[in-house]
Amino acid sequence: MPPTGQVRVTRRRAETRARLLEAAFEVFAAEGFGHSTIEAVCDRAGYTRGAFYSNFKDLDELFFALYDDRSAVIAGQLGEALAATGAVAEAADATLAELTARVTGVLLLDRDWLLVKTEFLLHAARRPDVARALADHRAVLHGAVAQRLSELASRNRPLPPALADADSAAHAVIALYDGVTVQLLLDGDVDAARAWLGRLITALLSSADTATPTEATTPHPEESTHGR
Amino acid sequence: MPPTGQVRVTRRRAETRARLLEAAFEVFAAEGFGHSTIEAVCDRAGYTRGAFYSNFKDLDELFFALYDDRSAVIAGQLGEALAATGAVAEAADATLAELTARVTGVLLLDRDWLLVKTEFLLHAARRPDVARALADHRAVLHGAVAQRLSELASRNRPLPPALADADSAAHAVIALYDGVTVQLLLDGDVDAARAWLGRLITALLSSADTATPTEATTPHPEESTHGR
DNA sequence: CGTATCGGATACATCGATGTATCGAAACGC
DNA sequence: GCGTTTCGATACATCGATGTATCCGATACG
Repeated sequence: MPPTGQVRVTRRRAETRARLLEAAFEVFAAEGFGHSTIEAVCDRAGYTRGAFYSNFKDLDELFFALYDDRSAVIAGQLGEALAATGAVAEAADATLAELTARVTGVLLLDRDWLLVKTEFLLHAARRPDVARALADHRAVLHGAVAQRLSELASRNRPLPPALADADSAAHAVIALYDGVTVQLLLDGDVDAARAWLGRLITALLSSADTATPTEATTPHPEESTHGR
Repeated sequence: MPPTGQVRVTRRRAETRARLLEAAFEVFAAEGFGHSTIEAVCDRAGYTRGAFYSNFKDLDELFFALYDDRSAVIAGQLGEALAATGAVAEAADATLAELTARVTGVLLLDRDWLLVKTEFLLHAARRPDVARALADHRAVLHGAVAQRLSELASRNRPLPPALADADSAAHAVIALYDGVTVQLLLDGDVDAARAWLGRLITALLSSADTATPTEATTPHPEESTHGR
């Protein structure tokens, strides 16, 4: 590791760094970060450990760099997907379905990424500074989703009373996503996860809106002994 | 490790095994399984590695035993909590709120357990046989929740049309729980997690009774214990 | 009580991973 | 092209963790 002054980042260096990151992703996904070794990463990338130490301080640093890298890509894709959804102006349900389809298409594509991401979550759970960084990243996604939901709501599909503000709704959607992720990690069935997530989001966001005009504004639902 | 014939399990042996499990829990929670060593566990338990190898083959075996042990305890507590909920016969909403309160009270108590459990999930995600074992365990919890929900539904609070059957509803509740867990791991705010989970469950289960006509029924996401 | 068995401690051999220091070669500036 | 800088390979020293073999004290049982 050269003293981190301004290093002229040569083409070659960038290339090996990228290949190391890619290799690390594969190794971490396969073995788990905890059981991965520097040498395994280098082997897979086709380098020796010399290349590694020239680019990173230790495995932790590489892990963080990897997460940073990939999550930025994912966030970008998600942003695109959401933007594309906005272009489609249709009926309310179609838009919502389209939204979830886009989101799940981007976010549930890669089980390996889920593995790495979850391990990074655990990593963050034990280090407050990393946790903050991760929370910040999630806040960006949250913001994107919230904005899209708020647009949807103001246009044609009001949010359910229990999740009236876009922030809560976005938070809920993210929770659902995280929850479905867990099941996906267990059974590996990506298609089922997508379908299930879509169903859950639809169910949650199409909660009682039209009916119950009078007491629909009460924050906690203490009505409807008559509902059915 | 003595050849696993029928070993007379003496009092002493059971004691050290228990203390090793307890120590392992603490170490795994603090350091993460991947970065834990046999010696660290033994140190914390007040033994040397000799005691360890007399009781377990390797760290993996201890990890599994630990999960088995603790998850059985949790499952028992959850069962009790659910049963206790059943005893309370009140208004529909009160019951639902009570239900979620009980569940969150049991399941969200211990952040350390969440850390270990999540790491075990990752462990399982990479080994099909462990994944099946974990899925089976989850199926038990699922069943308990589903039964309770079905009782609630038939008594006074119908399930929303999008999650009409108790299995789907239970599945959804579990997904919500898992999702909230992720956030809890990040921010460590147990109280907020409890409140948020309660709000989400309420929102989801008190969804529109007035049927949204179009595509309310979507294909089933392969109910629990889907193998692979 | 005495004895045989069991459980955990101790000591040792080994292995794998890490980090550093050094060297040759490729890439860059001119 | 040519010297200079930079990058990655090689070799080495070290450390920590593992697993096993052995031994001693404790515990159960007659």
